[in-house]
Amino acid sequence: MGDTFASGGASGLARSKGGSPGRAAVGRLSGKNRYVSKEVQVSAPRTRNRWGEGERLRGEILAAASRLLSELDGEDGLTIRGVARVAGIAPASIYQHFTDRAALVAGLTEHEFVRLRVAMEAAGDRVDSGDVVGRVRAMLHASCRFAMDNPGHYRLMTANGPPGTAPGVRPAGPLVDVIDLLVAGFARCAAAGVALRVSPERAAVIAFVGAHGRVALFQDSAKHNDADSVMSFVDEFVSLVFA
Amino acid sequence: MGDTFASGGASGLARSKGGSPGRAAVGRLSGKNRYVSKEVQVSAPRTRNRWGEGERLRGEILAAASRLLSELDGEDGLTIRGVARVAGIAPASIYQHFTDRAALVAGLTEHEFVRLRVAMEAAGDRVDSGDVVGRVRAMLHASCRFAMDNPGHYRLMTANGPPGTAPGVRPAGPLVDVIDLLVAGFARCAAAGVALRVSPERAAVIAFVGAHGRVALFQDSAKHNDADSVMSFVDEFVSLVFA
DNA sequence: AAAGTTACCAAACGATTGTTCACCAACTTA
DNA sequence: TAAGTTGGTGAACAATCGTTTGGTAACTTT
Repeated sequence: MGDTFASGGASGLARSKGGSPGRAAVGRLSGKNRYVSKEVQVSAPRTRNRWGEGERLRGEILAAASRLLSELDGEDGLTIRGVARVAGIAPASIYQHFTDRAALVAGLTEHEFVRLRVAMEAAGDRVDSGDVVGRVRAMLHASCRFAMDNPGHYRLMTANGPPGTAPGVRPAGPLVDVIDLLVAGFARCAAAGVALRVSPERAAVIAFVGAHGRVALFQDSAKHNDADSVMSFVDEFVSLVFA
Repeated sequence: MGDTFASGGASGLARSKGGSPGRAAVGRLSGKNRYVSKEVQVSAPRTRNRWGEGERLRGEILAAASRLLSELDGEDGLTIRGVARVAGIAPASIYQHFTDRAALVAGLTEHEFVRLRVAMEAAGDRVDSGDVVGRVRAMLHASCRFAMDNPGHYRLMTANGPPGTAPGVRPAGPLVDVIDLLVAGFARCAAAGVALRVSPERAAVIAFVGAHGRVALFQDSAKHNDADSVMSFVDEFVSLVFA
């Protein structure tokens, strides 16, 4: 048999068409090459996208990759074949939308970065706009929550630093965009008369770097990593930058 | 031919015994499976260790693994076969000293953690013992330098958090040992009358987490990551915890 | 000199992976 | 109805990997 589980009936093969979603074993090489396999839910047997809607598969692939990254811990489990298995398509189909495995993870990374930004902005907006400190704290909390809820994604996003930033110019990239959110937040604090011990830019970097360090360093430490303790750590951190 | 390049003449194979160190291609799957191979210097054709000195190979294997981790960027390049190639031995020989690939990376991780601790302690001791703040700063700088000089090792050490710390008990593990070094340093500051805004324990965690975050987050960003800017960032960080 | 131990290796096994190429089915257009 | 385009497969290729098994050469003890 080939690589696909959900076929849809190519080349005259008799198949149990229709029926409930199946399960596919997604394996990870570990230990003595006896395969430790984790089962990952597979979408119901695919029905072809309609004419002109071929681009939808791109989204489905990204979603599948995202799920795979959630369910497996390491980003080395993020393989073309694994993604195809979860998406219920043939590995070859991925190449219509991503030239490479690298392109796939790049696409996924970008996708997740906008998720993070959106989450942070939304969290900030949920706070009364008069509470300038609360807003920046909420954004930081949101980023921590994102990291803790999606450790795999977060590792993928932060493991490979910003793409080769040029020598003298101001660095760009998704990470910087995220930090800029915080810079704006701290700037609002300063504008509102809240005294800072450092510039808003420094404060933003310090706060984000601290939050990242805390989350990344103790990521899979059982206790000592409950959400509350992380959040209060971050708050302590934030309080340090204020005079 | 098998897997080995430096043999030493088993099973009657005529081999150019002696001669200069060779090179082995260490490949990494990347892109379109056309193999991008990086050359890694290989130790000269091995001569068997003498009787009773079989344990020496363990050290050589760790050294080879360490070098491999330096030269390749990802820790997924740390394969049994790759290590064997660099060490100039047969892959099977590794199993005399490490039961598993997992055992290998565990051994390497531990090995590198003691290197880090030693480096931090040495850096601290190089500072006049009256300069309590300078000592803790020096230790932090040493840890940053270690991380920047050996990004691969550092990632390996920090990527997999401390081994499942029990629910209520004080967490242990190599990372905690490292932090304890800083706790002692900050405690000395407090004892010497330097005012802290937080407890020595908090200060240590804050400082280390901050340093880790800064280094890990911008690890391969070309500029903005020169040693000086990292060190001054860390100093700024440290100054925040002092009153 | 014979037996035993140590240090190490070659070759194979069974699994994985990324990627390509030829192909088919369904739908739309001419 | 015939041709063309889109959406997607299947099967293979070439490489990798971890691990096991059965050795063998060199050295040491008896």
